[in-house]
Amino acid sequence: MGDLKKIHISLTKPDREMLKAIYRLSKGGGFAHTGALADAIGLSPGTVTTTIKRLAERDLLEHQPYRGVELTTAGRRAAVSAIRRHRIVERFLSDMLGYAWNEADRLAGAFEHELPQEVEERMFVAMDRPATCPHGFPIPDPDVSHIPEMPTLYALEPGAEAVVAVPGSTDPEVVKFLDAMGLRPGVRVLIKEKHPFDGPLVMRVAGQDRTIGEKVASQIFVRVLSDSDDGSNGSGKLKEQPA
Amino acid sequence: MGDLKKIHISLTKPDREMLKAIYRLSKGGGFAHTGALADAIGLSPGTVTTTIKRLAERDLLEHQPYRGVELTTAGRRAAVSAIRRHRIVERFLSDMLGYAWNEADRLAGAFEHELPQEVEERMFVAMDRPATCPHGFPIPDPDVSHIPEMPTLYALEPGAEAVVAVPGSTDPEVVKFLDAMGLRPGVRVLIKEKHPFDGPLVMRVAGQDRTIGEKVASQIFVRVLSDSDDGSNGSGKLKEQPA
DNA sequence: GTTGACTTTTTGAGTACCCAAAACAATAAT
DNA sequence: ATTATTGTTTTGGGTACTCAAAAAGTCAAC
Repeated sequence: MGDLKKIHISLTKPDREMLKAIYRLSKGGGFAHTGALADAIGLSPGTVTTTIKRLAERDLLEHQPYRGVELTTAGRRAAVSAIRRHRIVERFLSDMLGYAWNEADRLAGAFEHELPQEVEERMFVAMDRPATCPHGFPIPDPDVSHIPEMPTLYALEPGAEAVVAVPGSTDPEVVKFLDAMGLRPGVRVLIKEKHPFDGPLVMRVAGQDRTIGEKVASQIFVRVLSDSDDGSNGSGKLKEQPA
Repeated sequence: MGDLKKIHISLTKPDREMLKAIYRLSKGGGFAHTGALADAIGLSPGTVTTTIKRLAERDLLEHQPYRGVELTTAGRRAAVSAIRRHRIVERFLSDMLGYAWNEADRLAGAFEHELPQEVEERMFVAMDRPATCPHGFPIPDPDVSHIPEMPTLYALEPGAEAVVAVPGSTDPEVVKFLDAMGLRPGVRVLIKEKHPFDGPLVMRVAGQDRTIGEKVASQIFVRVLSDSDDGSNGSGKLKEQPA
């Protein structure tokens, strides 16, 4: 409703990181707690508290002392815009400079904050408006306050088809394992069986049957394919979908 | 060519800007003065003094109170490396994102400071190691402490051939005029006559004879061409020159 | 319901950064 | 040579950012 005027808020690096972390930790709804934020960003709890208070004064979040924080709509919009920028920069590093998808995450964090929003937008169009970051997560539209949730691989039922996305924070050992299985960002999978009681999952990846356990399958996010979808979003580009 | 271990000094944004400004203001040799630095960077004189003292403690420059500052070799190397980064980022904005050469300067300054040196290097190779920035000034090698001087257009004698370079700080009106004359960065000129007593300069630009006054000609820098040179450095790319 | 464990906030301390204005040094003018 | 001008440095004041450690609050266990 009241986006009276879209005054583009200027945020500092710690502010942005904070908003992103809060968004991540509270996307299920509910509060993000100081301690969790502290080790998500790598700051001391005291620093988190003061940063939070600064942001609360700008109405980007609500702080219930000793209880936690919750983003306001403006805060959520700012967080999503920070995430958008991060993912665009990741794509740039991967598409235009040839970095591997797991390196892009690290490097993007280093300079995304100072990047003029204007340049971010040009990067985006220069890459033909990619739909996802190199990890396979969607690049949200500007000025939205929500990014669609993605289920994990293990949440799928047999018969479902999906495109995989692997978080940047994934343990390198796990990444190596996934790579050997062909489970890279953007790859298309078809679920064949799921054994009961948290049992393993059988699926078809790149023409081969693969079995993975619940532990790993729950760490992989997916975009479920509708019938008309061809899965090209993950690694390629996509401008608009036919109605 | 050993990119072995360069103890890369970590400099903050104001520090880098300061070093760049000092280099610029003292490249003829001699001192840079506080006041000149203050309005070159847009800081108050007091701030300049404190910044200078911080840099002096790191042995990047020598400060003679009330007299001025002079870069040490380490300081000059740091300054050149900052300039190198600036010019690479400018080229990136111009070549890969399509910004005009006079816009690139402004935007580069905004985010060059946080750019990991690693990414800077990749940009450089991704653009096939360009020889100059979009303004026509050379991109120096890493770890050198000096950038070759360029004469101004007005310093040339009849018969000389050169490639033009236009500073980013040039007055927009002048830029418009130069553009109408075809005097863009990278363009090749041949000097035909120079009238005495600071009189006008006649030259051949893109197949046409042009005459400009001393005032303007003294603001344009040039790279003088040797006989074998073809002048393609300015707007195009160049890896290495045949011996 | 008091105790103890845990978390969060506050406090104290330090750096980097900035400015305006007072104090100071060097130079130019009389 | 004293004064005035100019330029530089210092001082005092402010914000943002960080931490470690002290104080305060919450909650669960006894």
